[in-house]
Amino acid sequence: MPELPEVETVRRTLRPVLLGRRFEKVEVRLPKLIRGSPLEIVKLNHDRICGLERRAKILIIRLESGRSLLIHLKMTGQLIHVQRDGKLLTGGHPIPGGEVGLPNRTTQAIFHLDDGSALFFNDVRKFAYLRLHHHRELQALFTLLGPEPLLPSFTFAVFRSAVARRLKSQTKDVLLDQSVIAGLGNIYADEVNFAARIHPRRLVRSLSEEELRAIYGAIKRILRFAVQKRGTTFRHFRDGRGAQGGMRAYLKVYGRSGQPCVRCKTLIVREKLGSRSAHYCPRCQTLTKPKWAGTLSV
DNA sequence: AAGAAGTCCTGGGCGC
DNA sequence: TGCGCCCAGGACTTCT
Repeated sequence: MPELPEVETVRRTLRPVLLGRRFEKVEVRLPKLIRGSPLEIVKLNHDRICGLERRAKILIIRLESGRSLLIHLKMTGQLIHVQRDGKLLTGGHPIPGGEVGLPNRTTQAIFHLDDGSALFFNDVRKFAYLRLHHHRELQALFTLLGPEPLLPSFTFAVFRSAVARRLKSQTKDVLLDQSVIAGLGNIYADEVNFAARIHPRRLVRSLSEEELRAIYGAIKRILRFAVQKRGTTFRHFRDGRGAQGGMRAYLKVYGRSGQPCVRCKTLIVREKLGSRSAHYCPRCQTLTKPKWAGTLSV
């Protein structure tokens, strides 16, 4: 489940090894992973990589020709760089969980680069995709996405007007809606609600100004911290060097059902909410609006 | 028109 | 040990 921190971690680990490299040959083992016109991907050959960017959970490999390769890892996608000698870029030190044995049966595409190294695209569940676009198309494409929560432009006013479109929805649904805020997934949405002490089923219109500010602050704080910890690995997530993330040990609710809340020792609950599971503390995440609070005025 | 539900996909965990 | 069932979830599509 690569969310914003995981995709950002992949970007940061791949950037130094991919910048300036040319694609020599692209092997596609699972044709359906190429969205749009599959034959287009051949055009990658001999194109030089001039940038690695990210928008929401989408990784963008910018090419000198004016095209961009968009990659969405969805749930189990991995993008791992392997050196010419077949070794991971470990800097001489073993990486925990870095033994990936590439290529393996989950390898759906291999990008051979001009220095003899290769970029392996793995995906167990086959939901991830690649798509080739022209740079100029991206802006229009990304207008469907909400604000980037780690940019300075993501102010409280921006957040407030974004959620105001969804007053009748449950808080967690809104946090997961990529057109409201771009980059949160199930793990960090649960963590944000816990930090802000908001029950995942609380309706947006019942949130007080203070509660909304608490959610806003938690989004920025938690995502920044998760990027610093190089993302969360439950099973599949690996960074661009094949290493696991270090954020799991810091999660307070996700994956902790049946364990005591770090604040009040009440057991963390896992509950079906729509088609997702929500993890929360039934005691310190309030389902009803505190008496002292007003409603969100917009 | 917003919101809910169905869809894709496979490994792993569970009960029996 | 083995079989079958169910679950995990991002984002798109389809339905109400």
